Amino acid sequence: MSRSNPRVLSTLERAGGFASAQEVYRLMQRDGESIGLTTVYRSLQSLVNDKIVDVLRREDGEAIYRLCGEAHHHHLVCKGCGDTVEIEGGAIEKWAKVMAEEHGFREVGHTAEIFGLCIKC
Amino acid sequence: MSRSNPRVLSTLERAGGFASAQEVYRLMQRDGESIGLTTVYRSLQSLVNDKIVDVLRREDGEAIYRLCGEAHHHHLVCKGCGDTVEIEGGAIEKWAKVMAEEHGFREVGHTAEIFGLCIKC
DNA sequence: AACGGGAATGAAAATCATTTTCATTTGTGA
DNA sequence: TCACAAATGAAAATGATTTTCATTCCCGTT
Repeated sequence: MSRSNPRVLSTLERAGGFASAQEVYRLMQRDGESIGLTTVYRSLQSLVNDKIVDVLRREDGEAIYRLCGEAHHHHLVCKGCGDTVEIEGGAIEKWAKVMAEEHGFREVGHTAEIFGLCIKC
Repeated sequence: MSRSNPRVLSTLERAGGFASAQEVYRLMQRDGESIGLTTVYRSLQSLVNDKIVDVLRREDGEAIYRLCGEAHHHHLVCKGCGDTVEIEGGAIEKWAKVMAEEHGFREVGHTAEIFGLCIKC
């Protein structure tokens, strides 16, 4: 098994600690870095194995990779223009924790998004 | 837009109210029902539009369809066995409302899922 | 009963993310 | 320098899902 290419990790960091494999690849291309898509996938998997990043899923099923320990936040997305606001989710963290404990779940993560129409739309 | 084929819904029910499109298709084949994969996908999508089933994602990204009650609720899903518990989310409702108001959003909805490993896994 | 049009169907092709294969390149220790 | 393991990436394979498009089915109207 291969080790992670360090440029992949630093690109993921630059992306705000949150991106899909395809996006990391495109970002690196845009910056003129020479790397293959395969290597991006392999590096991200390796980072997941090493618990340096973790994986979530977009609604369309695409895997998104996120730096662990990164302050995790949630999104408020406008259905009209797509504008996104990062919001704080302390209430959610607590809720997830309580619910998980209540049902004996371990190693829990969660997703939470709010969507609606922003002022402009 | 097409309406759902009723046999798809009853198959999903028989499957324990929880299955992927491919699984529903295989189940119907096994029972000697003549149906195309395309129709299974279309029917499931239509059921989702009608809020009769909702969609989650397996860890590998495959979409799983699941019958849901009318009451708005959230899910606690086991990453290991797929077991799902419906949980109450009063805290989330309030959080979503507050956050939306704070940023001037209208007509807000939200999604929230918790995932982890259940006691058995 | 025959007709016509819209909805439903499904086979096959297209898409897209992800994985696998495999030949080549690179790095490192002997 | 030599040899060998690890890393790389292009191309092919995979698998779920969507799209295309021609055909079939349904239903109300002549």
